[in-house]
Amino acid sequence: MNVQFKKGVLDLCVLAVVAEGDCYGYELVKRISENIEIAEGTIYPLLRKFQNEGYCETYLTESSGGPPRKYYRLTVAGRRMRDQLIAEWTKFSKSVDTIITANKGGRSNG
Amino acid sequence: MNVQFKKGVLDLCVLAVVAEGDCYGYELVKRISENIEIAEGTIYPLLRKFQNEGYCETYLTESSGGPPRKYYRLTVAGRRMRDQLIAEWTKFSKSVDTIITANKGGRSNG
DNA sequence: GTTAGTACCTTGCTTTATGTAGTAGTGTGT
DNA sequence: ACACACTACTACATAAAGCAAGGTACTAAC
Repeated sequence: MNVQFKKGVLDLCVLAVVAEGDCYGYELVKRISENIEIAEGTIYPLLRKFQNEGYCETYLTESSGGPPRKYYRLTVAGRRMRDQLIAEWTKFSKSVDTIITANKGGRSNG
Repeated sequence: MNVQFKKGVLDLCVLAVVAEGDCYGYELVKRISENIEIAEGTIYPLLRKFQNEGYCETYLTESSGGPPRKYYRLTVAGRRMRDQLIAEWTKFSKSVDTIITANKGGRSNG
């Protein structure tokens, strides 16, 4: 899969998933990778960034069969950012679709 | 507009536009920029790359009011690459849409 | 005690695309 | 002569994102 496509998109994927239910990093890797491959080395720095920017808060819970999980919960600012990124993405992907389809059927070729 | 989103996408935009009718560089900048901002410094190296990789050929035509235009025409390989990139893009953007919508409605949160 | 799965984290590499700014030349209009 | 729109091109700087690889640590299974 084209790595370039992912640039900037994983941010909004993470925010979108966490927005619908608190998640821990390891879980996010598994869940998102079902659709778009993502590595731990990508997720953890991202989550730290989000936390530094005030988009999410964390809390720990015990895990049966492993070290404690660090759950991430979106803040209000995080939700706002998620909405904004999704809007940008939607606009962008529509623009691309316009370009790759709107040229069908010929043009005056001035 | 999120610069990161563009990564890797402009390739397929250029190929898609040229596929539907021969274009020259300056024209591509104008046309694509109607939807997604793109600079000359991005287009020309891209076109050169495509030519080097055998995805397009060029021919010159005179212009009314300016230097001659260098038109780009896709080769068969170029068309194949365009089809492939569009398929990849379509798959990718669908995956993103799945992620940002499929998490609505809650989950067991195990 | 060794392997494997869960879970967290960091460093540094690679990529590689995109944009800025500048060069150069043509034709039109004033 | 000068400015401006059209057209092509390039060198360098910017940007930052994502990944590979390595490290720590707990639990369970053999």
